[in-house]
Amino acid sequence: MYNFKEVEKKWQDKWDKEGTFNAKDDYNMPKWFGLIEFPYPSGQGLHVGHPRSYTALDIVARKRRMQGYNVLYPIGFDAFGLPAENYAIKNHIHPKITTEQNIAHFKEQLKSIGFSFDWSREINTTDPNYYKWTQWIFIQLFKKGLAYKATMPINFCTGCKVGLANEEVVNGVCERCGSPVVQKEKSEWMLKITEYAQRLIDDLDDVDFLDKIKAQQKNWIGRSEGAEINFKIKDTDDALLVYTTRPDTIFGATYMVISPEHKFIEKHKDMIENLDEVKEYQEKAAMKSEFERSELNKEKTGVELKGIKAINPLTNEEIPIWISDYVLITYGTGAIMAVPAHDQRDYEFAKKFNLPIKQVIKDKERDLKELTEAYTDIENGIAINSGFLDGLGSKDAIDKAIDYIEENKIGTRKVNYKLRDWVFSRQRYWGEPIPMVYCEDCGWVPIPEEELPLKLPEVKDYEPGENGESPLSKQTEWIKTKCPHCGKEARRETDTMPQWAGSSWYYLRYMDPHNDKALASKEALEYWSPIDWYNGGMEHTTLHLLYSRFWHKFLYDLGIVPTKEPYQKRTSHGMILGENGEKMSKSKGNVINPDDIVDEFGADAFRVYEMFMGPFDQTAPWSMESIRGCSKFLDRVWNLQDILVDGNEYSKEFEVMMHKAIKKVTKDIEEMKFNTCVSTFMTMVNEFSKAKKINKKEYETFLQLLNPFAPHMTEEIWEKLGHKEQLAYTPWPKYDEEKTVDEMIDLPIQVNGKLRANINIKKDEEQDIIKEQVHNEEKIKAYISGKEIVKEIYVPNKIYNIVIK
RNA sequence: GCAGAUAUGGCGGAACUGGUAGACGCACAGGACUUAAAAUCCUGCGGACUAAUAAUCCGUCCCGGUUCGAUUCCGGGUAUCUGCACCA
Repeated sequence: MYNFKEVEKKWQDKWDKEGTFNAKDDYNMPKWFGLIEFPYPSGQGLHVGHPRSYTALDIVARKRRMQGYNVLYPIGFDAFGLPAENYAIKNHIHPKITTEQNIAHFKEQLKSIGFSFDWSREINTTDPNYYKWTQWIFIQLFKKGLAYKATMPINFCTGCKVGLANEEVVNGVCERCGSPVVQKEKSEWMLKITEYAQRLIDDLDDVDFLDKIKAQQKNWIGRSEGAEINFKIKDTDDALLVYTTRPDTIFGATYMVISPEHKFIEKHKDMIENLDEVKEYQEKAAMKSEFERSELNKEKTGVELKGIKAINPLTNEEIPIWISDYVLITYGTGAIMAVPAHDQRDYEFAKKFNLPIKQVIKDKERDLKELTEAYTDIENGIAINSGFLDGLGSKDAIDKAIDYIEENKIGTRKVNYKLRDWVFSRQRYWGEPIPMVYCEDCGWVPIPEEELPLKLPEVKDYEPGENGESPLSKQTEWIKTKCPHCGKEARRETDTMPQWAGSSWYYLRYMDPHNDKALASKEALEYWSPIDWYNGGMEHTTLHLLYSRFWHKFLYDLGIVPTKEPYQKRTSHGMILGENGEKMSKSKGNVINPDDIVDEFGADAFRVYEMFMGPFDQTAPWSMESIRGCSKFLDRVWNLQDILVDGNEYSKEFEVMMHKAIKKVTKDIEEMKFNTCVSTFMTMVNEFSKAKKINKKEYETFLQLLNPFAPHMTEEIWEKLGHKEQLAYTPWPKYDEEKTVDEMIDLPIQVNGKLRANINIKKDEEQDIIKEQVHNEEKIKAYISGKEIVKEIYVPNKIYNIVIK
């Protein structure tokens, strides 16, 4: 009987003691760097979702070692973050302590599953020796003008009086207290990711990411092409600048709309006749909670700025200006020219406020008659009522309109992105201190690099201030410092970095984790870059993945890293749902604890099941019944020892099966089709059991193939077979293409495309001989006798089809 | 609304570039072993129709098309999931 508890412990201890899976410092070997997203060590411990991703790349890593690569498969902890801080506020335990405890627990759990991580390179983002370099990168960003202070609206909880991260706003209310969340202006550190927007799109062409990941990133960056156009304001020298992707519709612009936050209002308040009404609308918009905003979709609201008119530069008509919150201050110029006939939002607004709707595009074929909604078809549209644009298709009209606008100095061609700069400040304790000092005379000055790391001070009180200031703002002693530039009294920044900071470059640190001179040595960076394969969750596609690509590109520009992109290949895993098919959550009571599984079935069964449960990239519900099947399978693998016979070559009987299996497993692992690998293993075991024999060579090859999936049991059997060296570094089995095909084949025969019989033929048999055999087949005779044969189709070794009338 | 994905037995799923649909596993049923249970082993298992067989028909979300042949390709729809969402 197989005792998984004993065996698994034995090998885990051995691996730990001997550092079996540590990467080698031999830079002449071919390398392979596999990466999984390092976990946040939460108090709940490991989730069954973590091992899905970790096992998958563990399998690839183990296979690569057997294929002779110097493998780096590292692990660490992304340990700054809110839960630890919230826990500290409630229980007055320093986040450092809970973090340490949680990490200890995670390590124990991870080791119990037998991942082949290189534990000698473990990192932790809260370690000052680590965040020293996070701070250092920030300073470089500042020096290049990519980090700047700006006043930004943030989420502010009206109950807790605290600034919240987006993740803490759930349905427009505070996650903790349920109070409404409003926008509040705050001075924040920003990172200019927008500067890299185009490169973040373009360089996706050079990497091997799943298409859906590329699509989602492009979508998020949201490039659009159009023009910025100035609309003169009547009786002033001023103009209102708008952004549009449809300059061809400008003849149909019958009014303008600016966002409630637009500076235009303050500037021209003397001209506005209904200023009180306008102010009231502005205030309402500011007070509107996130919840109301997401609710509001339906009805448009707005107020006209009375007493002011703009002039459509193409029609020279006077048009009114409105304010409305359907125009966003954060996109384009915060102002639009409204073309109600050809933009659905403008159409709805115009209908509600009885503004003129002027059609300037017709359809190539259809008669649009009275518009009941905006006509926006760019493919079939043709300009009308548009002067010099008349008769042009929309695409040509756009180009011609922009040319005209540029020639007449009314505006310019312009590319816009939805991507916004990255709000980098958090009014929080448990994060990397931002290494900046404010001096009355010199402004913001970075602390000297030799003073890094700027350590997080010890505090007793983790509560934020009355107005949402960082807890660090109460550390008056710590704040007080000298300006590194002029030496005058100055104060430190009290905001900290977001959790995304430490994870934006962690993969680089793995290459050379103990270096105290640089974030990693030049040699290590040259050798290990780029990451060959990075697997992680889809939920990080537009956050972590994009942020780290941005930082990497910045470091590339500084000449620090050798590649434009950090990750050569990116894949993602599907989520594991609870047994009821719903997302696992404590409140639903459907959480599966990995410890329980390992305890009951063992790590190998756990690993095999996670790979067998379904296609790797798709969500799959957990099943306690199915895992038992995997556990049973492993027992049968163990029991094959009872029917072991001698044999240093594959037996005739199993030769083809062995070569086929090696081929399939070798290929399927690369394609992440782990589920079919496991079913291949199961089929093999069935065959050996049926034959009541397996020879040594067959067993050994089988164990080598299975080893990445079930490393403990396979090592144990390997040792029992008399091997002194570990299986983990034996060469990966090879197959012979010619031997992957059976000599005799069952050839299906169809009549009119329906299967009617099977005949047994020799592989690559002459067609004439097969034809004769087919026509002699009794079943087939019955179908074709007396019928006219129209056609006979033979696909060699695949199928034979007879078409009759 | 935009983007992406998915749809196959009671369940999870398999099927290479268009070539035997349902591999493998779970559940279920029957049998062997056992005083008994568990474990293990063997057999069956998409549906309809016959007596259980042979034969036949239907069957991969729906409708249509291409083809000797379609889960796979094309056109049109439906449903579910994920992300983003008044982005001008």
